[in-house]
Amino acid sequence: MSAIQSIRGMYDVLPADAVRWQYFEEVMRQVLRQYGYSEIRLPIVEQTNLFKRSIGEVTDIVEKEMYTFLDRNDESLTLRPEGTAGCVRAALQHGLLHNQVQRLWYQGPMFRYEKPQKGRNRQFYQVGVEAFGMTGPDIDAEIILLSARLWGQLGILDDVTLELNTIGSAESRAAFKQALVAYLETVKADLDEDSVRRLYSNPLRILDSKSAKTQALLDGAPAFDDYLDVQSRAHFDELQRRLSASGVAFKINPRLVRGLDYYGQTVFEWTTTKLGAQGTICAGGRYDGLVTQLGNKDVPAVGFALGIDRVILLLETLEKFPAAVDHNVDLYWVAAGEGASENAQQLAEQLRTARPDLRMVLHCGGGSFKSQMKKADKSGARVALILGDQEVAAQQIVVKDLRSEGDQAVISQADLDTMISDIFTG
RNA sequence: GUGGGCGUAGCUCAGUUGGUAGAGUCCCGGAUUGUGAUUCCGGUUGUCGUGGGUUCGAGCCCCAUCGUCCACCCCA
Repeated sequence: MSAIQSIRGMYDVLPADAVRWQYFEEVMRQVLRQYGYSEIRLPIVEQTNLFKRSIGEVTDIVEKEMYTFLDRNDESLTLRPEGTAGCVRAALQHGLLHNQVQRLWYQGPMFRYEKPQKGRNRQFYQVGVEAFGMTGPDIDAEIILLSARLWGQLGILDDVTLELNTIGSAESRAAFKQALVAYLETVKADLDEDSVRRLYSNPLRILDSKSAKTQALLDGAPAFDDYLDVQSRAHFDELQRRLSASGVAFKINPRLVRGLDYYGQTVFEWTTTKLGAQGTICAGGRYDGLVTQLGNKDVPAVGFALGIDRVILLLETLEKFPAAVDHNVDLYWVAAGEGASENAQQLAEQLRTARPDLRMVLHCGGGSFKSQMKKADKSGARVALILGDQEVAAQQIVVKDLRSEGDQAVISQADLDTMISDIFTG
């Protein structure tokens, strides 16, 4: 047998990619900051019952995708398959929802036992954004505007589409579900296999079936519009007005539903056609019933989850990473000869104190000037600072601009700070 | 869980009807004995995913298995 490998569907983010993740995270934090959202950090493991009660017993996630195990105390624990449940649990546990409003976000790995494919892994990463205690379409609009701003900042707004729908109150949804099932039963013979299976387990899901035949059958199905309660309709209309007023384009998709049981009223998805089968990069909606369900407290809530892996994939596909993201060294110290390395290390420490903003690498491990220069070039550094026997003896440094042709100057070591400041202004 | 494609050097890949493995890149050294891209020269790199089978002989054929990619499904 060969060396140990990572678990199927769980991948390493190598240094070349990690800088890209950092870039995304910086942009994301900046946008969340602009809207006054606070970070909350949550455990990765929770009691299994938390997910069963929130996501829904008959969903695929709970039925066959959770990493569930008994700990040494024989308690059933689960690696979180999504973040909302844990966030609500924490907010309730610490009284964050007692007579107050909360705007929260979190980030981290989620786990689902699925068969890996493009944009789908067993350990994947989400940013969750949740707003508690606000019932109106204003806050629905806010979180959608927040997400739209994030796409704008990342330069991908033109490559994503906002799909919007309302799935109404629990009562209207139940009435519609009944009518839908009644209709589909009349055409059951022509439904695809998956849709037949879902007919009684999760009939709303049939609405976004990918089978063309099923979609054709759905044209004759009852429309949810006819079952939608007045209040939800008004809420949805107001949300649309606000989005339009803010210049956010959207597409009403009456067949858009959510896979998790706790959603109601507003639902939305940001999709792209550039990622293959997993085209949803961000999705969410209103879930007013969940807090009641988990904590007997009537607190309205709305939120979304964003697939970081998928957004990174999209940014890569569209080549939207700024070039500067790919190099992380400004200065490279080259030192060969007696005492040069030690001299360089001392100078580097002084310069780090004087210029904390600069990223510099001191060559370690020896080697010829030639090989050290090669590494300086490969590092992406703009400037090489070169020390040899002569420079050490004369208390000088060779400053070489690696990004322009043959420009190099010999300066006194005492003038290093000024010289560097001239090159790296600000 | 179902279906299809692919597993050969660190990476990207060739490898003919079966005859014991190659290129590019990367890395190291030299041309240039104190200077990076480029150019030229030289060098290192492999349980051909794994285990069986067929054969005088398997990278190539057969079976199994694992991994990976894509799609279904599911979802972010």
